[in-house]
Amino acid sequence: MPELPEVEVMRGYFTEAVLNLQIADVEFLDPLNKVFQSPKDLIYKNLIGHAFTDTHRIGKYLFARISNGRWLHLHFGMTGSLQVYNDDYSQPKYTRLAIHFEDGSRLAFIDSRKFGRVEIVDSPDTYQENHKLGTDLLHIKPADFVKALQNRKVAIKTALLDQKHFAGIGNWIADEMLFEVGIHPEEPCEKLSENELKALLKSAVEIVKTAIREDTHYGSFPDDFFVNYRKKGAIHPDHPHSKVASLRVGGRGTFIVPEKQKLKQG
DNA sequence: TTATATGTTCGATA
DNA sequence: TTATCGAACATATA
Repeated sequence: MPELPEVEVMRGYFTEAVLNLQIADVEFLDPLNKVFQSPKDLIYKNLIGHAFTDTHRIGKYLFARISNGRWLHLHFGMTGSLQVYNDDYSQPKYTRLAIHFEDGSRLAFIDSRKFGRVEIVDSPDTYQENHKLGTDLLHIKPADFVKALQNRKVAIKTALLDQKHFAGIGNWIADEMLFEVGIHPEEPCEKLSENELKALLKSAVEIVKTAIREDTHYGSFPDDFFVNYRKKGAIHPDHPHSKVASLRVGGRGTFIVPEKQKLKQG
């Protein structure tokens, strides 16, 4: 479940569970090496005998500093997650990378669908630069957010999912913020006012902070969060007469409350 | 069997 | 050249 809040929660988990433990072994469990963006021996060489000394996150991208000065970069794709376990028998299904520590604990990078990525990089900064990754959503200034979106013709939702200018928004958060502000996902960016764009950022930050506070446990999200009703035909309590409708925007499944989210005229 | 899934990238097209 | 669009990636589940 990896959008910004999920990755931030995993960063905290990583930090608490394995920081400063010496790495005793590394297992690679993806025979076709789809998730390993660096050669396996390079990953192995950089991890073995070292420890993680720090963590960092930019949008949905997680970085762990290795005691040799380099960084392990983890991206979770659609289905990635982390889990600590203790022995071969309890290794989670779909573990792709397993890092064993001196105290016997192990960290699994789990990813059934294999859209996730693992690699050794020089630093979060250089990665961000080389991959044209935008500013983390929690740190972008409203003026820069507006600048990144105004005067473009693309659908607002498509632009929100683009990680190039600001990073961290994924499919459910995009739907959530567009619902809150009352904007149709297919509205061209150029038709939105500066105030509407600023409202979107404010909404996004609130959503993300709430999700992090609740450890991204959906069951404990506020009852009026749209994600609780994000399926065709559902009824949001604030809109009892407007069933949730589904559409496709930029190739992604999209849900709206038609009564609240209407395209502007002209 | 078909459709969908919380993401990113790359090639084609305008 | 820049902006946008759609397919592709690999696998599970309903």
